Amino acid sequence: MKKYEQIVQDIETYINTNQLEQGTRLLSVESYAKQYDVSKSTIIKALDTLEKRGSIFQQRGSGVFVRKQRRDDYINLLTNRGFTKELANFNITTQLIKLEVMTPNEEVRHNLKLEAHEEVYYVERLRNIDGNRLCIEVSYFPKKFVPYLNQEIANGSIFTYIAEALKLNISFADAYLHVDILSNTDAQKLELPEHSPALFLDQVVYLATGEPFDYSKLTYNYKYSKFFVQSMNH
Amino acid sequence: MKKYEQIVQDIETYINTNQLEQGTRLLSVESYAKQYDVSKSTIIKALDTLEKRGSIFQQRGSGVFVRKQRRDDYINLLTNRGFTKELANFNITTQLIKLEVMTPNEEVRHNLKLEAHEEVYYVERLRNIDGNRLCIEVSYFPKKFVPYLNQEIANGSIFTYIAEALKLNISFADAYLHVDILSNTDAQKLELPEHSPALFLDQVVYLATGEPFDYSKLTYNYKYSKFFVQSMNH
DNA sequence: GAGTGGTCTAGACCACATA
DNA sequence: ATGTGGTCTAGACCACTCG
Repeated sequence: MKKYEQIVQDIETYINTNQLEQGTRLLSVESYAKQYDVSKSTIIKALDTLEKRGSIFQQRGSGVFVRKQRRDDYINLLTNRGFTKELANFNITTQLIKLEVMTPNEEVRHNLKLEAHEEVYYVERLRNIDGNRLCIEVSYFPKKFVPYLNQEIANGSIFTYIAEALKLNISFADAYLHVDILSNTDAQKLELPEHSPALFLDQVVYLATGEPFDYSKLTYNYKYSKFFVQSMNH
Repeated sequence: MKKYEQIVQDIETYINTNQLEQGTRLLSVESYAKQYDVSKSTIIKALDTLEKRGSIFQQRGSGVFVRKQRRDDYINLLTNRGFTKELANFNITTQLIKLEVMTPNEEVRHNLKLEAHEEVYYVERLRNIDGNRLCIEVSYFPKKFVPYLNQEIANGSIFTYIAEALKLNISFADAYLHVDILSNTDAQKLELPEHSPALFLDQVVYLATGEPFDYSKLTYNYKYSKFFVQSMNH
């Protein structure tokens, strides 16, 4: 493990175990450098990482301070990559509805940058949160990246499988959101009245090479579709 | 202007004016260092900044590549700080509905960390996009940070006023989203049928000191509430 | 193996906040 | 005036990709 990663982890643990309030001042850059016997730049790298994650904020001339997200039943849009990790503190269950190899339509091809003949795995799943319908998830994985997928894998975390078994390097994602009325079939699947609203999230996930390897369309039950995003001004 | 900021700007301009495709390879770190006659670290700092903004991605051992957002009628949730800058390419107009000094309720006090007696400016505005109702915006600014506000300012960009005239240092923001059905009065304001869905965005914006200075509640017309978020895995 | 990005150093100097 | 974070350097060495 890299030095700065260890420091990031230590500080994060320190904040959590001591349940520090937003605005609590941490040690100075120099103090941390001495404490860990590393150069100032390494501390700065660690602090920048924590700032990117929304764990702290830094104020020039003044110090390093704790930043806290306060509504914790909200899904973090920035770290949301599947549910297995993100909503670990909730009871999320998965129901596999369909798993097959198919030739995708134009929309999917465009988002995954596929040629007309290329095949994909189609996965349709239902996510439940504490026994209630959370969302419908429809995913497409090009066969050229994910040559094999079975029911057992699809019942668990496909992302973990892709990262660990296939050793693919997941790098970045684009997420698009909009709101609309549910179709009747989707309302039924989510156990909601007809014409209920829903949040639609389209997501394209890319490998380190820049190639898209997952296009997913999620339809959220509006009752549980609570998201948050933390941003910095610089 | 700092060296790395200049480089960020140059590269961003280069990508835009040449309309480079996603995946286009840029120069190597070393080449840029030579070209600008700066150290490698300065280039890395510039590239990290671009990566944070979602303009590029870097692959160790391979190079630096262009990253592009492809659906451009979507509002970037990460840079969204008011509309004046964000949706510059659309025709956004503002209608001031109400502007007054008041003592806020518990919800607002909590989000702005105010004592019971502290007063705020209450601003209610309607945003239109190309002549159509985009959203209702209700904002609260503590008087201790924003001692004066008038109709003229509220008709323009309050954020620009706060940053430039009051010289307050806007630093970071937390945004919370959820979906629900519009109230009848809100549906009327947005010129939508009763029981239309809507996206609700609550936003707390903080100064560099970590003090919250704005709590805003936005109610989006679902027809125009399209958002996107770009994220990195590290 | 050559070339690429990433980590890390030790230190100079700058910009800013606070008292 | 002091202490804080931020910029920048020159260079060593590491980790990864790809031909």
